[in-house]
Amino acid sequence: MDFFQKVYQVTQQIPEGRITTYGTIANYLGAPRSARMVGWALNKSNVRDLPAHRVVNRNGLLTGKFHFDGTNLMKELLENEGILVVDNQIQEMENYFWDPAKELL
DNA sequence: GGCGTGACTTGAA
DNA sequence: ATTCAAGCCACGC
Repeated sequence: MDFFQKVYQVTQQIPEGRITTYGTIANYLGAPRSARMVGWALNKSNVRDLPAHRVVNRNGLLTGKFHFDGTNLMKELLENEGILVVDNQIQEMENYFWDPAKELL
């Protein structure tokens, strides 16, 4: 299984109304210091069905918002799932956090 | 094949 | 607590 493929699967398996971080995914894939690769992989996969809007950085900030649409599309998608987003940042992300190592098994 | 860049993270000043 | 700098790996030029 390639690193990218894993990222794709994990991202696709993120439950609705939940979010995760690049570092968490990277760590789950065995590359705790390669969080950038995760984001980069998503960049090449944004043309797929990957709900990349559910993946944010460690601070819960929607860093990839500009790569999504350049507008508030990402924010709306998250809000549409019941996640409160303010200023491109997820509020109480701890409450929405989704850990693949715990939830996905 | 080398250099620079990137949807990040973490450690140190 | 906040800000700066370095590390990470793959892709593009």
